[in-house]
Amino acid sequence: MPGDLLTLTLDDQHIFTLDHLKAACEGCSLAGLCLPVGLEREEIEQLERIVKHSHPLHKDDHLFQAGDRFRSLYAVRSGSVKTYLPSSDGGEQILGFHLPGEVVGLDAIDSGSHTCSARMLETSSVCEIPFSRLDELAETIPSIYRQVCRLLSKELSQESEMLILLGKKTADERLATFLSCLSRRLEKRGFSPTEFNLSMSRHEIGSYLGLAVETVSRLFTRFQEDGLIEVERKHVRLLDPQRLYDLATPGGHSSLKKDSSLSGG
Amino acid sequence: MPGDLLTLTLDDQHIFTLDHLKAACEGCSLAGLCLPVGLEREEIEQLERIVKHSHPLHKDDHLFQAGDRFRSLYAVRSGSVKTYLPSSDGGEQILGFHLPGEVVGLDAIDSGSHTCSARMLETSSVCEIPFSRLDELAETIPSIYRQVCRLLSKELSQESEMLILLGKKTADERLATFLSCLSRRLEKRGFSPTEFNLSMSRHEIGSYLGLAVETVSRLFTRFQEDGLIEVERKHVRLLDPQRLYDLATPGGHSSLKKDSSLSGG
DNA sequence: ACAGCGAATTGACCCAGGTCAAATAAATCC
DNA sequence: GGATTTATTTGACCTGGGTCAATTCGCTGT
Repeated sequence: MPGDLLTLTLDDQHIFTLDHLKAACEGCSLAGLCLPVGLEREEIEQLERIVKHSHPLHKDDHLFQAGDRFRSLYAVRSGSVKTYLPSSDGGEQILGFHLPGEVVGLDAIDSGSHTCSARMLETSSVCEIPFSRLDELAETIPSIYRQVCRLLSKELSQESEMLILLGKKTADERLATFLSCLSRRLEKRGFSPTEFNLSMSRHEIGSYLGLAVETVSRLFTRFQEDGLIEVERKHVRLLDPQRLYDLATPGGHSSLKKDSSLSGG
Repeated sequence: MPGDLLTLTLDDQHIFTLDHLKAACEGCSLAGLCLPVGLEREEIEQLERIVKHSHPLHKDDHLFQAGDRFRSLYAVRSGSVKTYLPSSDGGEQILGFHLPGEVVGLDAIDSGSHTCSARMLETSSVCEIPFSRLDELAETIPSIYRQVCRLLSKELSQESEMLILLGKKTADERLATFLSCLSRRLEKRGFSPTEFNLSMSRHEIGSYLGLAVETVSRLFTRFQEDGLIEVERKHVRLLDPQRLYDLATPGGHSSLKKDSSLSGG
């Protein structure tokens, strides 16, 4: 099996195989993270009737581009996707990296056309959810829109964390935050939280974190020297997740009790 | 009339008076920016039946605090509101400034509790929209949730702009962006786009833009020296909105030529 | 009016991280 | 395989803007 197609390393097993690609929402291991959250069994069946399961897309394939008319939401099923804003000089500002179970395209609901571009970071499979169909479905299942709101709301709170990162954090804190968050997100999806492959380039990490490529590279080296991580090319192993987390949250978030299932890993 | 209560300068007239504070959504001049967008006349009437019009709140009054249980959305009717994330050291990261017609609290829909705090920047009036009532209303008016999605989606795209600002832009570009955007937003609400009062402190502007207070202060001074703006304390007049806009969008959108020398005056 | 205090401005200094440049290391193409 | 291109690393240097400190401005309350 071409294990390198899946850049994300699995815990001793491969969850996603071609057999599973056709699986319906109901049996999807990601349902708990995706649109079906909170829907009844029968409602999920209705939902999956409108979802298109496209064949795998390849690295650099576009899901949509900024300015495209808004037709569908897309749920990442396997692999990973980046969203970015292209700039006139050919550069791009990375907005986010999206893992299995996450829905992209939500930003286009308001204006009716995509405000950012989305493309594959690696060979991935994606479920397409035609929005007009979803809108129709919402007539009979009001929970649909409620769930879309949830997804949007969650994304909004996450963006706030990014504003803190970009507004206040130092370079070290930014990379530590990035690795720590990625670890947590991978764990939620059944991947190893301490060992994984980065599907994005150093340049893309830099753009996402508001840092120069060189800084990102230097930090990886320094983190390794400090015994925080072990890194070789795309492969990363977190040697001291707790210290990484502490480094990511200077001062810590006061009295805010967040569900920190992070340390229990 | 205590004109100084309304920090935002009006075009030769005062739109918001006490009489209007009780006015219903339908007659509200902000309906076009607020939740009622896209609703039928009768639907708006139903909506306004659940909206609570509280008496004016004062500077520094809290609308909600991070961690509070999510009960309501709030629509700014007059004045202005800041949202921010408090940090353990007593400091705060400003997330946004909210003008009349804008809805705050949307970030709490997912988790059920507020992820940020919101307080008045000046004496303001705010419409409270109990979310459970809104949820009930959505059973009969599906468009409600559709509109909430729109608001969320719009906010999400706007956040993307902030990511660019914080990730890529220089200090000058940030302040120029801030002033330019504020101008556009005020204009949409019927205020003068070239002359207004800032209801937030330099410190808050700095936090929002990821800059130190001192830098913000120096930039105001320099912008004034360069003939871009006229500023005295909280009062600002944009002398060259176009140049300010150009400065805000470096590289601009493709075919925009820009060689307006800032220093050549 | 005046004292007291926080907000804003201004100056002096410094450093985190950007930029430039060069050396490797991988990936891609004949 | 070997050549070309592209990504990453590493070093040397420099600057934008942060930090610290001192003033001044403009509120507030008495």
